This record gives sequence, structure tokens and C-alpha cells, in this order.
Amino acid sequence: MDRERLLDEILMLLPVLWRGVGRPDPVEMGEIASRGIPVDAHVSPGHVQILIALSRGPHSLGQLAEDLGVSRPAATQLVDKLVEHGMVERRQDPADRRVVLVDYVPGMQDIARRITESRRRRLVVAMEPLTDEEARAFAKGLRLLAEGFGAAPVEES
Amino acid sequence: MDRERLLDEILMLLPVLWRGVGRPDPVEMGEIASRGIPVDAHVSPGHVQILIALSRGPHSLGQLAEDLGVSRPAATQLVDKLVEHGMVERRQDPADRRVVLVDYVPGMQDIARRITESRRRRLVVAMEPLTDEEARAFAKGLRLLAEGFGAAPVEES
DNA sequence: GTAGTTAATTAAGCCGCTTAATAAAGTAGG
DNA sequence: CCTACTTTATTAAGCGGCTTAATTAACTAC
Repeated sequence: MDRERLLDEILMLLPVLWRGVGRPDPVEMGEIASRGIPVDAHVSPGHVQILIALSRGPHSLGQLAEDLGVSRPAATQLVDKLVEHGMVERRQDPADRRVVLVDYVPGMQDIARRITESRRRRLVVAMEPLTDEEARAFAKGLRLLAEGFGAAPVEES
Repeated sequence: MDRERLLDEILMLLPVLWRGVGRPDPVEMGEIASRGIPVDAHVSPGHVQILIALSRGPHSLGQLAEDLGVSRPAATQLVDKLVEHGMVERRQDPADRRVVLVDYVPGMQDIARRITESRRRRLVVAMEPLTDEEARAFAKGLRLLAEGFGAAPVEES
């Protein structure tokens, strides 16, 4: 199997990629600062995830946690920071007052888009050499791996 | 561009995947425990990276740091733990006594392989639905992204 | 209304990483 | 040879993101 070699490469590359993605991006900071947002607004991958998720409508905190694959406290924390920076807000679900609905602050949707845009741009540039087909295969692999690793191996009733 | 959608998906999936990969794997622990290694030997992605890198021969600490895309102190720390667990050892480079060469403890190469094997297995299973071509495209994408994000944007002499 | 469940938060702590400071060894020019 | 500079690794201090456990508040059911 030729994949043997691919595996080692993937195991080497994944963490490198991750650390790269996670590192704060000065350019991005500039983007933010040029609008009314505080300069120290570090936008972590988790924050980007939330902003993207919200583009499909308001989410409860639990939904967000599940979408991101993190615990609820972690989601709380991420939302806290976004609230602090005035990007999103918490509302109560009238149907069930336990759940808090997270949504963009009115008018912030565009700005959120712009902020995540900076990340997207880096991706676009990096992925340029890929054909459309390869890009699709790449996303497919990502999807499979996220599923395979993300799913908690909880069985054994 | 149809990629627009792919980008959002990638930005959502990458962190999910990473967190999944990073989570300690109970199975793996079993693997380790069944040999002479202490049970609390958490093997993080970084450790796996080092074990894989060493399969191509001894590396200096600086080389390791560069290969993994981390700072030297971080590499020191990772090596510390592997030394603690008896997997690798530090030697002095006779040619330049500043550099410490990291290598497997004699006889540990196989065991190291077995430990990383458990990670590999999960990858193999997850990637099974991919055709060979898709798998190659996936690795290619990973390589490009790691390069694009990992490379420090240091220019401007 | 009491008991049990579910959603979110708070609290405490771990892990992996960073930068800054230090120690030790090599290099070069007077 | 000794001074000044550079390079390699380590130590120290601190931060961010995550986890589990404990708490609070709201809903459900009998």
C-alpha cells in the first residue's frame, strides 16, 4: 500500500497546519482595528467557527458546543469573548428559558463576514494550486477524519 | 466559485478534527501499558511527530523544532517527556558540543513504531472510503496548507 | 409540590505553546 | 589569547483553550 507513506506525512503535517492556523494573524488584527472593534480582539479558530455557524441562523449554546465538538463550558467561554467584543449577543429562548440563543448583534453580520474573510483569504491562496477536484477530495478527507476522530468512542451500554 | 462553500466547511472542520486528534486515546494507552512503559504515558500529536521524525535518523533539537513548526523550548519540553518515558535519549554531538542529538533509546524503534501505529490505524480506518487518488489529493492539500500557514510571514529585510 | 432531568455557567486545573532571560559552546578579529 | 558576537539549548513565567465537577435555574411528570 502506498498509503503507508501518506500516513506518516499526514501525522507530521496535521499538527504543523494546526499550529499555523491557530497562531494569531497580524493582518487580521488590522482588519478588525480599522473598524470600531478593540485592537486586542484575538480571533481564534473557535471564534471563527462560531461566526460561521451563526451565518446559518441563531444557535443555542448546546448546539454550538456540539457543532464545534467542544464541551459546553468551552462554548460558553468562546461566546463570552465574542460578546465582549460586541460581535454577538445572548438572547433567551422564549420557548424554553433555560436555553440561551446566540446570534449576531444587529448589523454585525457583515463585519463578522469580513473578519472571517481574512482567514478565508489565506486558505484560498494556499489552496490555489489545487484543482477543483482535488479541493473537493481534500474537503472530503477532512470530513471523514473529523467524523472518525471527533466521534466519541462511547459505546458499551 | 464553488469553493466558497468548501472554505466555510474547511474552517469549521479543521478545529473539530484537531481537537479529536489531540484527545487522549484510551486504546493507545492500552497499547503502551501492555509493554514496559508507565501507564500515564500520554502520547500527544507532538510526541508522535517526534517519533516519526526520528525514524529518519537522529535529529538535533533545533531540527526537530523546525520540523514540527514549534519553538525550541516547546521541542525541549516534548523531548523531556519522551526521555522520561524511556523512548528517546539525548546525546551530545561530538562535532559541536552545543547541539544535543535526539535519538531512539536502543531497541525502542520498534516500540515507537507500534505506539504511533495505533494513531495510524485510526487514520486508515477513517480514510478508507477515499480512493487512492483522493487520498493523494488530501495529502497534497494538507501539504499546501501547512506550508501556507506554517511559514512565518517574515519578510521585509 | 416533590423528584428527577436538562441547559448554561462558574470554578479549578491541566497541557501545549509562546517570549524573555540565562548558560554554555563555537567563531572571528584585534 | 582575550574580547565581542553568534548560536544552541534550557529554564522561567505566563497565557489561552480545553476538560471535569459542582452549582444554579428552568422544565417535566407524577
